[in-house]
Amino acid sequence: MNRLAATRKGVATRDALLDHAYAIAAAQGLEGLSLGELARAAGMSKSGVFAHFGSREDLQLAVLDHAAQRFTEEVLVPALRAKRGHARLRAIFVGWLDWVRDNRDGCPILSAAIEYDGRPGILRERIVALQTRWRSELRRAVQMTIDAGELPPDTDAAQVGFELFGLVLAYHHDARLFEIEPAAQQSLRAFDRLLGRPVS
Amino acid sequence: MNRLAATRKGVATRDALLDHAYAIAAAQGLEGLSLGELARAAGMSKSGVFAHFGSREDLQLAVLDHAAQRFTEEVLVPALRAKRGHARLRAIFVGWLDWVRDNRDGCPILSAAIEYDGRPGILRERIVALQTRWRSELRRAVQMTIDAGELPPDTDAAQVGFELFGLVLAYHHDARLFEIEPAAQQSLRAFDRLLGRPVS
DNA sequence: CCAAAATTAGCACGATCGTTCTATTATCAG
DNA sequence: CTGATAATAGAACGATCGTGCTAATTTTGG
Repeated sequence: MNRLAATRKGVATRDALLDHAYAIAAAQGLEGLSLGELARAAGMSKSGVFAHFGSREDLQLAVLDHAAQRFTEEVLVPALRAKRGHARLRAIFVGWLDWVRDNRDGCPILSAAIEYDGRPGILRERIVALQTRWRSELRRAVQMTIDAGELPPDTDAAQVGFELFGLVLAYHHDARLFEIEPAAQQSLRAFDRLLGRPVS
Repeated sequence: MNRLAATRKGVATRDALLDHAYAIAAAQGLEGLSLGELARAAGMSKSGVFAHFGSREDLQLAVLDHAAQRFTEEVLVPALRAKRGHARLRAIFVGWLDWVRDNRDGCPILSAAIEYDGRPGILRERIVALQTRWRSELRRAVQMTIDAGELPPDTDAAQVGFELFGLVLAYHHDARLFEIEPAAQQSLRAFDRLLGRPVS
């Protein structure tokens, strides 16, 4: 059972497979990701692909982790360069919107959350863990804004995190079903109304 | 091509099939709804089920319409008994939350919106139509609240509709992945902060 | 360069998919 | 009650699914 790639080429192939798998899962969901289609996309045999992950479920888990890592690198890390408080919180929010926009075929994490929220299993547990971590990150950023005196001291950080999450979900929904521009403006407007405009 | 049920028993069977299909689609999404599983659930043959709808896609469309009708009857219609303005808007919102809560295995409409937002076709078009209609209904209710003097006259009804939608999406997400009670309280709190408490 | 190990392909399996065709049975209008 | 029609079953189709097994090929450390 060689789950882990052990050779140079093995690692490279696995990475390439994950990229293809990410694209498929973005468009069709983790449930719509099949070994056959992935093999076709990567130009190799089904069993060759299979050997890299050990099972379909392990492939789905790998894609989920891959997506989470991308998200962290593309949204959270860049925002950490902004000053703690309102500036950073807004950078996180805007980066998050950009993430949704740039993943034109869909966001595998959001799709997975809907697909597995009612199906017990390892995948659901992983998703819950990811979302818990992210919400906690969000709360931290809000709390820093409170501590910086840029939000009233009695602000409920979890409540703000909940509402911010809702704004991004609505943005995702409207941008993909209706038009992206109005959705972006409504999201930002709601953010500014909720958090107050930056103190410049 | 007998798409329409023409006999008494035909209609009854079709209705029963739709109920089963609704339950399956709620749990697994429209994409996870197969003729085989539906036939098994209904206790009849696959071809017998097939004959009732003509194709899988037509079955999915029928389930979608079925869900939309249920939603209208269970959320919108009851709320129309409340007085125009803030009372009705809040009735809509609370009824909507209850809809999410009561559909314990999931909401087929929300799942479908995520599943098909990036896949062109009749299903996507139908979903866009449904969501457009519902958002318009929402805007109407907000506008009535403005007209009743229970919201500032310069309120942007579409903006409020967008944010309300986001609150329900966040509620759906958290209630199904985390715990339902905090999610319900956060939703209601956000509603009251956004719309103001009822005037009496 | 060699041998050990990792990678990949090929093939087969049982299962399920949506769909078509042909019977058979149930329902209904007259 | 009867003849027409609708409803349903049954079997078969080609495809695709995830997974196992075996064999060939590549890569790698020594």
